[in-house]
Amino acid sequence: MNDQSSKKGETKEVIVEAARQLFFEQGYTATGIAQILKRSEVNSGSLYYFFPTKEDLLAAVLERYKGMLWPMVLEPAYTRVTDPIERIFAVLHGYRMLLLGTDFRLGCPIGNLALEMSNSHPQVRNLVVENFNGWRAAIAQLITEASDRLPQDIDAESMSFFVLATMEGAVMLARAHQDISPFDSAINSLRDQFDRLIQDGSTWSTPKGA
Amino acid sequence: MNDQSSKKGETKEVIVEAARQLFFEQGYTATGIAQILKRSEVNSGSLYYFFPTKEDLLAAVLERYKGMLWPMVLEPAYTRVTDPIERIFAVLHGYRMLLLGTDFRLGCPIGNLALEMSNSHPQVRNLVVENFNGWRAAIAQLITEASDRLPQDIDAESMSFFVLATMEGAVMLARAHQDISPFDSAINSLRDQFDRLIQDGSTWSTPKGA
DNA sequence: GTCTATAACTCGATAGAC
DNA sequence: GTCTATCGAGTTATAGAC
Repeated sequence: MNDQSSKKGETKEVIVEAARQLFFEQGYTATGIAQILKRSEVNSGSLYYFFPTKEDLLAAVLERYKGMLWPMVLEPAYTRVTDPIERIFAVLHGYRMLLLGTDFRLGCPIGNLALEMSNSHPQVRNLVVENFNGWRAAIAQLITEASDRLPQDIDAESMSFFVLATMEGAVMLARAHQDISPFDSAINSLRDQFDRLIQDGSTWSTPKGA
Repeated sequence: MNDQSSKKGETKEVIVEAARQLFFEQGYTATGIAQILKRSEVNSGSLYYFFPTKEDLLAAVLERYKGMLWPMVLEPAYTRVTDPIERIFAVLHGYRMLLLGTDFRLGCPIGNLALEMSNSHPQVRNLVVENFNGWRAAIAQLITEASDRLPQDIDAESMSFFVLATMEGAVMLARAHQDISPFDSAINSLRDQFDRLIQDGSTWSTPKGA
């Protein structure tokens, strides 16, 4: 129970949070250590005590994102609605709100890093994949929960890739256009897809005309 | 018809092409002017004679991409197949080949820049949108050509956003995973969507059982 | 664990001769 | 239009006292 040194033991977390915000807003390469020091109000010596390299700091940020999936992405959506299909679109609605609430400056932090870092940094790429997998696992679970309404040959894993891909692309287009309508077009088409799957799936489980 | 100075008048193009490649491989921020000079075998003075700032060079790269849409993306796909729906998926197949052929290092250059630059650089963002619009216009045209097989309420413009979003997300996921299966999952789901639309659309134009 | 000072280097961009 | 030399600021990271 030693108290380490001066304040609380929160310095490390303060650094990670400042870095997370700046990487989100500007990207990894475009963010300098000096900026992170300024926003976290920490000195260079402390930062490098915890994170020997900038890439180690990015790894910590991506670990933090894994812990944010439930409280920041899933839980708010699951609270609003209970139907599994509706929960999928409630999750997507969260990104819509983020785009609108930040004037299209913030979209999906993992998607940003995925495209920026996929080539060069293997460890980072791995953490990006872990974040994607966590997100997809939740979507796949919801699809499985709704499987009695869907055609039998629907694969939840494959479908979760489709939902994630469409979301990431939709966020990208809305940010580029600085307009929500590309996002809405893509997500409405995805909704249409689910509607048609449910129609087809229901022909053998709960026929509409029977 | 004056010959300007030394070699041919190709210096400017050589610079743009070197910059295009490096921005594609590494991103804009991560690419230094020195690297561009090295790959193009041009000296600093020449580069800054044509492009006063790095951002001006990026703008020229994005203009070049507009000119590459037909010869590099559309024409190869249109040559292989003639059916409009098949042409859409032939275009998408081109990205699949690029991913596999570069071991997932290269995906969509416009998508990369869209996420990296959308916040900070307005002129660049505009050129990104123009590139997206050119791509979507081609897809929307193909959807219109196939409209006799699709439900009447299908909007080609909206659908083109959906196709582009899914493609961009699919490329992102394949690059992050360094595996083509996320791409295939997403594109196969998109194909499934078109199949279902054609089934529904054909019930009023060319009924299967009639 | 935190502080200040700074090393070692790269960045985008410029100057001025040719 | 192209050349070389370089500026000034910014970069990641380190050293050593406390």
